[in-house]
Amino acid sequence: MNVSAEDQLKELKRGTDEILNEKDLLEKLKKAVAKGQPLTIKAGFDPTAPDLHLGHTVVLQKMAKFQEFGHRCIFLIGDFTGMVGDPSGKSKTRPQLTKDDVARNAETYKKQVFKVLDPQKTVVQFNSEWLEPLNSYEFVRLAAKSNVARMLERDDFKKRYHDQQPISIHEFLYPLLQAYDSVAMKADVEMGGRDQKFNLLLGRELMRDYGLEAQVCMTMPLLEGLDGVQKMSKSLGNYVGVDDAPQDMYGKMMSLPDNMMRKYFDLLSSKSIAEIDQLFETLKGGANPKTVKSALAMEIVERYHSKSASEGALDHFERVISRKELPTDIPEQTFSGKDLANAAKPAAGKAIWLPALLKKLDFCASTSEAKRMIGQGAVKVNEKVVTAEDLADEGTAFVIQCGKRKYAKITLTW
RNA sequence: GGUUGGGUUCCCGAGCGGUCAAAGGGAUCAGACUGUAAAUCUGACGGCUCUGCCUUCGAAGGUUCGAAUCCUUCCCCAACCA
Repeated sequence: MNVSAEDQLKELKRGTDEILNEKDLLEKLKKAVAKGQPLTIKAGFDPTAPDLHLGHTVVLQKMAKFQEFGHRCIFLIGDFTGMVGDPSGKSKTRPQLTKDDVARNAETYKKQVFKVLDPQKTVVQFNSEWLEPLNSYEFVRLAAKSNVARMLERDDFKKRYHDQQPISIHEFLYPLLQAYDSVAMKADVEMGGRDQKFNLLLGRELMRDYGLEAQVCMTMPLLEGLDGVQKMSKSLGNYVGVDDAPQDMYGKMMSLPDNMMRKYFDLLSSKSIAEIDQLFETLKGGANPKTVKSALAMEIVERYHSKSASEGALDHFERVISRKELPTDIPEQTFSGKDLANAAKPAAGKAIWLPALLKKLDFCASTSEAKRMIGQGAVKVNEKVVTAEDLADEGTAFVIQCGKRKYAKITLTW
């Protein structure tokens, strides 16, 4: 802990949505530096989504920043609250998870989280540790700390109430339980996405109620997905998962709309602000935005895979997408030519029926779709577009491709 | 418990006896273009060895030459009343 409180604050502030409040944070940092005692940083995760994507890492990276400065980060897995079901940002009541679901999800979660956080410096805790032993008496006492009007201040509750959508009682309890986590952990800072603001603030209040020093709430902006419009989420399919393969990860990053580049850099890159500014400065001089975007894509792939993986992904992208050449690693498959013959209109000699092949390869969901693909010029054999459904004169080995991303090296046996 | 309105292809949503594999939009996929898997434009978008056939409009029955459309029962959802 040899960085001054002021300098820490400066770095920590970067990209944040809100800090409530900054003065308190500075005080805490100063105290930490003076006493050589790290702050306790809390971030809670519902173990409902075992697949982490870049949206989640925004908060994690900020935690990693705290770790860098020597603070103590607690990755809190809301196993107990996960069973309750967080209503944040949801217009509907969430399904409740079973204990088994939660345990299974938590494991996957941990594995992925340590790609960003330093495992040595991270404490993983489960909130069932203190929430489960709460007895009814204590529980009701906790519930008495807030009130319905306060709960209805929360945007999504307000909206649902106004729209006369049901709100279950247990959903009111959720923020309270999350707030109680902060009490139990004596958190100094709680991190979360923008949508967590209400819950974080409740923690701040509740800590005061319990006679503790109130936590600082730090929210991060929600990262829009690759469509540049909606929040990144798995269900919308606009996400980059931390477990995605290098090539996919790179390709997905490159599909990002240009106007989102700066935000992605600010929230995801570990480059300094000065470096990023410099990079964007080159654009004004007429540099190709592609190179800037590629720099970020490379950084991301390298973080979640390796340097060589990022180079491989770049190479693959340039080769296959930019120059439309064949990739270097085409999967090989062998089929019996007889199985692929056109049964209805048998052609002379060794001919196969392409729709059957495309379906067998899983390139198309049905032969109908395969026929459409051929009709649209999406299918190539040995890099030449084919328009006929029957294939006779390519011999027993050829490369087939469907669209831009599906390739196979075929060997036929007769 | 009662009343009313609903359940349509991945999603939203039109259709309300034949011309319906079902408008329109979104998502998706393909082609062109491009620095990109962006934007834009064009096209496809139930299945089937396919000028035809088969399966789909909550479920099961029924009326009819013919039903997503009408009737009956059932299941589910929403709003209102209690």
